[in-house]
Amino acid sequence: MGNEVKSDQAITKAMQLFWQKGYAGTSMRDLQAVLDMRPGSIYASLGDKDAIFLRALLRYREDNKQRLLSIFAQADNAKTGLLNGIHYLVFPEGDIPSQHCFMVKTLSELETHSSTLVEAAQSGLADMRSILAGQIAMILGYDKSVVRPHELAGMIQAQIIGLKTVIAIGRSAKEAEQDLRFMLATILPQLFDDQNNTTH
Amino acid sequence: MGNEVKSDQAITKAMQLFWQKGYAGTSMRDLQAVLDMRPGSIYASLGDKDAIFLRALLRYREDNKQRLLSIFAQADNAKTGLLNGIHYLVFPEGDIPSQHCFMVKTLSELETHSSTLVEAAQSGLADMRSILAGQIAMILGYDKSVVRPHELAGMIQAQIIGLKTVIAIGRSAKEAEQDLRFMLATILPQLFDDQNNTTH
DNA sequence: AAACGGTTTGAACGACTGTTCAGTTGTGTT
DNA sequence: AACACAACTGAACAGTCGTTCAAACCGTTT
Repeated sequence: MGNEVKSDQAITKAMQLFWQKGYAGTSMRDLQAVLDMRPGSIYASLGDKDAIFLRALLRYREDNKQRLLSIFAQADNAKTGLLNGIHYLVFPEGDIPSQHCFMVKTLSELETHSSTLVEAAQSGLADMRSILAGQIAMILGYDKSVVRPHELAGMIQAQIIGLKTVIAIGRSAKEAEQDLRFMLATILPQLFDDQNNTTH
Repeated sequence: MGNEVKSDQAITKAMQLFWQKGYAGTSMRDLQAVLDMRPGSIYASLGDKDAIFLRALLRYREDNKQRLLSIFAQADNAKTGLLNGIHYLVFPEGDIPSQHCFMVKTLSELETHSSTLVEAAQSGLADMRSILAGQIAMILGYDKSVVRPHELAGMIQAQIIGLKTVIAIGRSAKEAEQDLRFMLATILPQLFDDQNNTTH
């Protein structure tokens, strides 16, 4: 097993820990326990706390991006792809360390530190928005619309982030799903012009 | 000057500090510096870190609630009141320690601790939603609608929370305001049936 | 002026923070 | 078997964490 593989797995575990407990809430000793590594090894192979957090954030960012793009690619058409992608963003599959997006959480916690970490979270979220906008542009290519894809992507992104918080307040997944459909139908009615264009 | 007044001012300062730096990011020594008080006095008059944070959160919650209700009350009609209230929630006046709502920030940071603090944030946000729903019910009392006020309030709340994050990513206030108007017009078109029903 | 009850002080506590590094262990080559 | 070199270990560092408490200070009453 190569060292870069071990390092990859370590960053994955670090990501889950930071994602759950936040930057200030996670100590290097928490990290040592989860990684089953001693401080010397961690600093030698992964760097200091900031470097590890940054790597974890970039990993999360890249994972999310690839997952979203592959959902788009696997769908029969652009509309189905967008619907499935949005559904994935609001209701990620599997066990999740936190209800909130790691980038949003980082932005919220470290906002005032204005460090490299905040910029990584900001650009990651901006990237996600562009990806959504690209998919929307594919859909609107067929129809006409006064609102531009990037604007729509921003609104949908805001809705995704807000919905996740509302779920954290106590709203059930089923209710949130109804909210989501209603929102999308009013923002982007073209999505529901055809029937059976989503697997959800 | 009574002690309860001094204590009130201390909680206000504590609120601003916790709101800016979060729970784990704020140390008792930060608090000592901001309050210009020594640890013994703080513990005697305000309690320990958790108690102070809880008091700060409840203060924020109550302040926001009263401000929103007074905006509703001052408006000429229910629609203007709701528009002005939502505008206040997205773009609070004055200098603000954080771009995000303190309750949302607390929920995001302490989510997994599942403590009293999280419950206070959750119930505070649920309370805000009910207040929005009440105002929406006043508006929809005149019109007919298939979607119930509490559902609409949840969507608007999600949109408010999401918009604040999108602003933190870098979207300008002017653009966010356009997003907001578009969102409200599609979710709740009744709001814009009349002209000149908002001061913004 | 003396004694009172209530605040305020700031040094100090043990535990924990991020980080370092001399020493040990492990692997591969000769 | 002897060596070289990278990887790992864990004790230790200086600093900070939340919290406590005996001592000093205060305004009021005798």
